[in-house]
Amino acid sequence: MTRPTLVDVARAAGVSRATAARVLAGGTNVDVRMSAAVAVAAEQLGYEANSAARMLRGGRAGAIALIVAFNELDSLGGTFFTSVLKGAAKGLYDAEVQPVLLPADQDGSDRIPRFLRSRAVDGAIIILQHEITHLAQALVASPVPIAWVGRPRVELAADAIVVDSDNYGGGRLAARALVESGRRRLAMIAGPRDMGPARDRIRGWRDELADLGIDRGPLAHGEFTLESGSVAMARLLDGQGDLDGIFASSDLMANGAMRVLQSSGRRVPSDVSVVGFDDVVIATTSDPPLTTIRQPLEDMGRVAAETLVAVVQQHEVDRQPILPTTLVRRQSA
Amino acid sequence: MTRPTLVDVARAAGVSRATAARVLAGGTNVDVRMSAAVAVAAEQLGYEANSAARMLRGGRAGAIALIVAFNELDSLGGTFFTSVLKGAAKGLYDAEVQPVLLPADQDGSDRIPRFLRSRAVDGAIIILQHEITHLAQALVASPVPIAWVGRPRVELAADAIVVDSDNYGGGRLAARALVESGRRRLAMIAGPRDMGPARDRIRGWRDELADLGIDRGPLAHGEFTLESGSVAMARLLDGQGDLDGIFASSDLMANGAMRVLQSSGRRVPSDVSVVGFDDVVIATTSDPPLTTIRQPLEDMGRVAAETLVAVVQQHEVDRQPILPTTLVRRQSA
DNA sequence: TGCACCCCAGAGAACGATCTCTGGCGCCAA
DNA sequence: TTGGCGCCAGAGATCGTTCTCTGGGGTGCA
Repeated sequence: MTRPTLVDVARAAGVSRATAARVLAGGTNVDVRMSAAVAVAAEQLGYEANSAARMLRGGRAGAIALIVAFNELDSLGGTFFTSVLKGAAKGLYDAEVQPVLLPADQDGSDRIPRFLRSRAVDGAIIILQHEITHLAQALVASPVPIAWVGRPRVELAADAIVVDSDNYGGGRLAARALVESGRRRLAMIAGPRDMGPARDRIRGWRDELADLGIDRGPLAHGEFTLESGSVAMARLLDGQGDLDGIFASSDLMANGAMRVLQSSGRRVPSDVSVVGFDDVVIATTSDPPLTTIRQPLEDMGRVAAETLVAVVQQHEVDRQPILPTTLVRRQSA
Repeated sequence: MTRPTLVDVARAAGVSRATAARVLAGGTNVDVRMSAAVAVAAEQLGYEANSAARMLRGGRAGAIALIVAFNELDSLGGTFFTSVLKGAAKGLYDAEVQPVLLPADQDGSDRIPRFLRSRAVDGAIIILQHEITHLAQALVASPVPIAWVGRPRVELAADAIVVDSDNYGGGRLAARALVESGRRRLAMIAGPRDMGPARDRIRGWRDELADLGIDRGPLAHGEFTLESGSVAMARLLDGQGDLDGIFASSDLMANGAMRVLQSSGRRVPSDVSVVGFDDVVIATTSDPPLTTIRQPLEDMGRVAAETLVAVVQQHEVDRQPILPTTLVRRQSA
């Protein structure tokens, strides 16, 4: 009933603990006959090293925490997280590191910092859209390395690990796409004022329009959600009814905006073109399918995992990679 | 730099290791002064017990694996998994057990069985819609207890842990809902023939219609996906054009069916009523919003977690709970 | 043939928390 | 005052793996 240990394997193979360990570690410097005997014994007994003992002896935990907001997982915005989560999990899988899920939004307890102190994981990847302030503060002082997916609002150390996409370039791409399809009466639905990525998209949008000599038009802020996109669109239409090109800073907001445009009698894209941001599932299922700025979400998760693993293993690596955004043409623009 | 150990705490408090351990374990039988000194020392040093050492000494791992298909996480069907995942993760959180994500679909290696043998987790929860056959076989012989969410195709031991919803009752509810809204020319789009839950829904549907004395109409099979729902609907319309009530065995298939109905000129629900199954996000965002049979996905995840934790702790518990399904009325029927 | 060096196997220690066992001290009763 | 009992703190062992150190044997060269 009890699981076989290294001693059992060694005894079965007629060698000492140390020799068995050497063989199983990928044994150089071991007699072939002994090596074979150990391999056979391990196979027959179904031996697998006890991870706790290995970890205790001084190795790494071989696990990395994924800190996510559980409550958002199965909401409409969930595909944002799940894509990053999927990439991160795959990256960790390839590095033979186990992903441990930690909820960021359960309560105000200090369980996450305590868990990180218990050495059960070698590091953590933070995947949050709406940040949890008290948590971010605690994480800045983490005893293990932290990788952020998307730059947070809190101040980070210069050598912090941050994986982001080219939000500024994405803003430029959106502006160029609308202008190239002949739109001139433009408006933007941006994300929250105090989020770095949201601001970068605004800057890119404005710089590109300035370069092209086109009026930048009005700006409304939303919270990246579908509803906030609808509200912002309604506000824009109140101010200036003859818009013909909308750049929304998330696909969800773009969808909310399209619904308002359509129920006001405008057709997309013949009357108004709409460009979104993110390229999540809803961009393909909306009517019409959404032209959008693609963030490589899965790649961002994967790169975060790879970068963090490299740091844990003390390899040199770029700690703040920026992944390119691209224009995906569908039918809304 | 090195993290404080129990010895450091004991030294700072001027007591022995054993006394410090007793205090931190929730110490009865310890002098109040010593107890206070230990608590203060632990607080000041920021002590947190090394999980590997605790685990090695004979305790439980304090972690449970969540086996999911990564590739489906961010697809349209993803909300099914993520809802269960969310419930399971919350249930584990409440039990102070860590969820460790394992991918079921990365390759054909034996990493999952090996991981389960390494004692890094005390059990595993399997969340799969499309099963991975070779894996299911390996899991039946798992060294740690396994909880299945949804009954798998493989044969399980009589004391296996299986959390399911009342698929049979759900089929009955769907039939009654369509009949009560006056529909008589019915058809069903079912799931794969060889899946137990899919078959249970068919049985419920047929039994209820038999009880009501209504013709059960034709049946088409799909794969739970949106596209397969469209295909099945087209097939049904080919056979018998005057249908007025459709029960689809998943919300995705119901959506696919609605699209085909609408593009054939039929209106939902005035010409044809449609009832789905699952109640995932797409049921609320479709046009019209979908009347559906709700599976309590998050509860299923939570119950799976709670049941598995109880079994690991050797408590008596119902190992095969069935959670109720309910009718959620929206606009498609 | 003898000496020295190298290679490889085994014994021992260490990781850190927890449980058992022992011993000492204090209190109460005879 | 002494013996016995009970309570509580500390020393030691233990979990299973890995790393270091030591010793023995074999081989090669002089």
